[in-house]
Amino acid sequence: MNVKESLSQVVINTIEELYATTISQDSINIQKTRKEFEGDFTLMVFPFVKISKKNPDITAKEIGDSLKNKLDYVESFNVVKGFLNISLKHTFWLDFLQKESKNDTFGHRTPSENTSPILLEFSSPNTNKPLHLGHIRNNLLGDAIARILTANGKNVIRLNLVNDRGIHICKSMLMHQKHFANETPQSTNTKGDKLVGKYYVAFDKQYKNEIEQLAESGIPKDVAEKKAPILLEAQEMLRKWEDEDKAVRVLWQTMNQWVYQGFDLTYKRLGIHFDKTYYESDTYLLGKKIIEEGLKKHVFYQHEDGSIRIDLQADGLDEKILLRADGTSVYITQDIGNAVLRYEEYQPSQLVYVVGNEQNYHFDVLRLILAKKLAYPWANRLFHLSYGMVELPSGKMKSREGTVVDADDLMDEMVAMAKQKTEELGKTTFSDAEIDELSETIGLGALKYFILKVDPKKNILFNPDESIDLNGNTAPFIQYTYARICSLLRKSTEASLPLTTVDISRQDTEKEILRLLYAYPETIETASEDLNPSLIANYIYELVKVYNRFYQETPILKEENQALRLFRLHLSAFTARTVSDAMSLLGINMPERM
RNA sequence: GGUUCCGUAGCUCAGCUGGAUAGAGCAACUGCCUUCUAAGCAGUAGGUCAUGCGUUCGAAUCGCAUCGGAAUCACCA
Repeated sequence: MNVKESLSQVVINTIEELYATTISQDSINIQKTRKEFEGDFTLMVFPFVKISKKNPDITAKEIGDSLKNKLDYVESFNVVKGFLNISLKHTFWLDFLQKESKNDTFGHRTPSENTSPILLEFSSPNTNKPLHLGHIRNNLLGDAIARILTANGKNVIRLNLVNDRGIHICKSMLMHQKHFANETPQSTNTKGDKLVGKYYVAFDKQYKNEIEQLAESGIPKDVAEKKAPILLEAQEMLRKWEDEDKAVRVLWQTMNQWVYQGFDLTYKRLGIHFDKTYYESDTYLLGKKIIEEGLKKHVFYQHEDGSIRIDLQADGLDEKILLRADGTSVYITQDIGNAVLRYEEYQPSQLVYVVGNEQNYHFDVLRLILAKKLAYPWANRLFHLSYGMVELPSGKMKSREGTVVDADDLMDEMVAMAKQKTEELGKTTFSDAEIDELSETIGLGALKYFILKVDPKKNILFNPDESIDLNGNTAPFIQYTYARICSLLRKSTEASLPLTTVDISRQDTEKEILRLLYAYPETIETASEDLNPSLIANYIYELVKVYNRFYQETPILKEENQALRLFRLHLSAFTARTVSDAMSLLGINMPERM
C-alpha cells in the first residue's frame, strides 16, 4: 500500500470516528503538495466541511491531528485555508530511497503470462509508398504503448496488418510495367519502398494528365476521373490479381518484397518490431461469411442493386455498405472478419487499434455493428486509439502530391543535426564511431520525444524549416542529464557503498526529487490505463528539470559530509535509473557520455 | 448540414477524474563556466485559459450556447 492509499484509508476511518459518517474513497483527493507550501502531500478538506459542520480550518486540523496520531510516518501538518498539507518524516523518504533504488523493476508490475492478452495493432502500412512522418507517429505510439502496457504487467501482442493488395498497389505495379520495367532496387540503388513510391507518384501524374486531356475534349470532370485509360488499366490489373493471374501475381510478389525490405530498414532504425504480421491478401475475404450469416438473420438487408447494407440511422449514423453488388468486400467487412479472427485466436481482454482520427467514424461503425447488430459480447473490448494528424505549415501531408516528410530522410536529418551539434560543442573525446553512435541516439531520441510528448489525440504541427529542437523540453536535454549522472558515478569511488543514516529534513530539493520518483509507479499505471505515452514524457521532463536544478546548486561528490554525499549519490543513481527506464518505455536510448 | 475532436503567452506545448497565485520550452533581454559535463542553471518580460451563460464553497478543467479550426459522413483504405 502506498502513502496515498494508506492516508486515504485513515482519512475514511477518521471521518467515521469524528463525524459518524462513512465516505467513499472517491471523495478523497490527495495530491503532491505544491512547491510553494510546506509539506509532501495535501488533502482537500472542502468536501468534508458539510459532514463535519465546522469550518475548513478546524476540520483540517481535526483530521490532521488524527493522521499524525495514527500514522507513525506523519511528522507534522499545516493548514492553509482548506488545504491540509502533510509532512512525512524524513526517514520515510530515506527508507524509500534505500529500498527502491536497489529495485531493478521499480515502477513495473511483473508480467502476468496467464492473463488474456491485449492485442495491439499498429503501423499497418500500405505497400505502395514509403513511410512518412505520419506513419512515424503511428509506429512510435504503438511501440511506446506496447512497452508501457508491458511495464504495467500486461501481456501485449503487437500486431501489424499489412495492406498488401488493392488498387493502389496495382497503380505502382502498372507504372513499373509500362515505364520502368528494367528497374530494380539494386539496379537503381534505391530503397525498395522508395522505388515503388516513385511509381505511385508517377501514376498520379499521368492520371491527372489524362483527366485534363479528357476534360479538354469536352468530357465532364467526374466522368473523366472514372474513365481515364490509365485508371481502367489499373482496375483491369486488380481484376487479374483477384483471378490469380500468374504474371500479375509474380510482379506483385516481387514488388511487395522490395517494399518489405525497405520497411524493414525503417522499422529497424526506429526500433519497432511485431509479434505477428497479418497480410491483407490473406485476410481480405474474412468478413464475407459473417455478413452472409447476418443477412440470413435479417441483421443486414440486400439493397435493390444487390449490395448488402446496414441501416445505422437509429444509432445516429448512416447507411453503410457491407458487401458490394458483385459480392466483393469493403474495408469494414474485412475489419469485422479480422476482429472475429483475432478474438477467436487469442481471446484478448482488449483489442486496441492505433489508427489516425480520420477513421473515427469507421471505428464507431465497426464497434456498433459488432456489438449491437452481431451481438458479440466482446465487442466492447475494441478500443480505437485515435491519434491526431501530423500537419505541415501548408496543411496535411499527401503522398500522392509528394508533400510528405519522408521517414528515412527525417531520421537522417535528425542524426546529422545531432552530429553537427556535437561537433560544434567541441566534444573531442569521442572516436568517429562513437560520434556516429551518439548522434544516432540523440537524433532519433529527439525525434521520438518530439512526437511522443504530445497528447496523442492532438494534431502535431511540424515545421520542416524549424525542424526539431535539441534544447529545452527535448530528449537531448534528458539524455544530457543522464550522461552527467553517469559521469558522477564513474568518478565516485563510493557509488557502491550503502546509504547511511542522515538527516535530510532540510534538503528540500532532494525531497522534491524523491517525491517525484515516488510518483513513477502511478505514472506508469495511468499512462497504461490511458494508453498515453505523453504522460511518461511529461513526467520525465519534470523529474529531470528538478534534478538539474539540484545538480547545479548542490555539491554531490564535493559534499564534505560523507553521509550526505552518499545520500546524494544514491539519489542521483536512482534518478538516472528511473529516467533511463522511463525513456526506454518511449523507445529512447540513453548515452552514458555525451 | 449531422457527428466527433481541438481552441491556454508571439510560436510549440503542459496543466483537464473540479482545488491554492495558470506552468514549461522556443524566440527576446540579463546574469552564472579557475569548482561534479554550460546540450546546463538562475532571472526579466510576455495571459480576458476563444466568447457568453450556468452548476459549485471553488471552473482553464464539468454542462449548455455561440464563434473559429480540423476530421468525417465512399461500393478508398
